[in-house]
Amino acid sequence: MPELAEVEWYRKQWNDGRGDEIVDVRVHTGKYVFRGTNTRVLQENLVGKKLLRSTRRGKQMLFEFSGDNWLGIHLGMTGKTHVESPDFRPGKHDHLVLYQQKRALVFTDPRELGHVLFHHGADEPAWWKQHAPEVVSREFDQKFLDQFLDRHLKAPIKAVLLMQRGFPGIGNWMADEILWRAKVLPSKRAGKLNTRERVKIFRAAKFVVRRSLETLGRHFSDPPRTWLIHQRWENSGVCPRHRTPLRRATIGGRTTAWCPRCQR
DNA sequence: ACCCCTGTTCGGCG
DNA sequence: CCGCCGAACAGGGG
Repeated sequence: MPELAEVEWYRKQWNDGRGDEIVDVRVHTGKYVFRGTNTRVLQENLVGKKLLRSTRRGKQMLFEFSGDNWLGIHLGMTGKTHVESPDFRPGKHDHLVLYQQKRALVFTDPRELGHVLFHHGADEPAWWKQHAPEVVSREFDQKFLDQFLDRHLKAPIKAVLLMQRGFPGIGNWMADEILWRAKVLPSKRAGKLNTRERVKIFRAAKFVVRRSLETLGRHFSDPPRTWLIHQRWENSGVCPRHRTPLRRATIGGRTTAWCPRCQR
């Protein structure tokens, strides 16, 4: 389900619990979401600690606890974080529950494509350090984008936009939105893009991410009505600019929608 | 019943 | 090395 902006919204769902102690931890040990993570260590370390703060990079969330404890959550396709009452009883898909005196912080994921990571230590976890600059940051500039595209000249631009090491947090619908705004055909190879097209992709990426954070990221409210996202899942989806029927195909392994008139 | 899915990783192939 | 493909994870929704 979630891309960058939705992840940002889910990250904040646990904000009420900041400053409060974890009094109990419930874990569905052995589930796929805990692959590579020792759930017993997670449990033993988090009980008695306080949730301090959280941050997000791309689609990855990091929750920091007192005593040098770090919890990483990736929502995958169907994961979500939410808050429940302190007497919450975890259901089949509620794989991690952090109980506080006044609430329960819950991670739920029916399909289990998400990922829960844990690290104890003074230093930031290794899986957190290596990350590309956020699209909204100043470090994400035209030069960074150009250099990344230059490393994937033969790949369709749609596939390149989905690569998290170049465009952290961009997922399927945001990639389509960016290319529609930039008026670039998703199947076009990165190496075939001229300077003007690269600049338009850069600007569209900044715009789409910023506006998504202001709507979905802040209130989970809809992006502007004029965006492609409202059309791309419709069977009879049309271009918001002039109502030309959208086309669909699999590009970069993912369903892709575009306007054959705007995007060349 | 059938088909599709806002994610990521991995092995195999060309 | 590059990039693509299918599989894997295990359901849920239309």
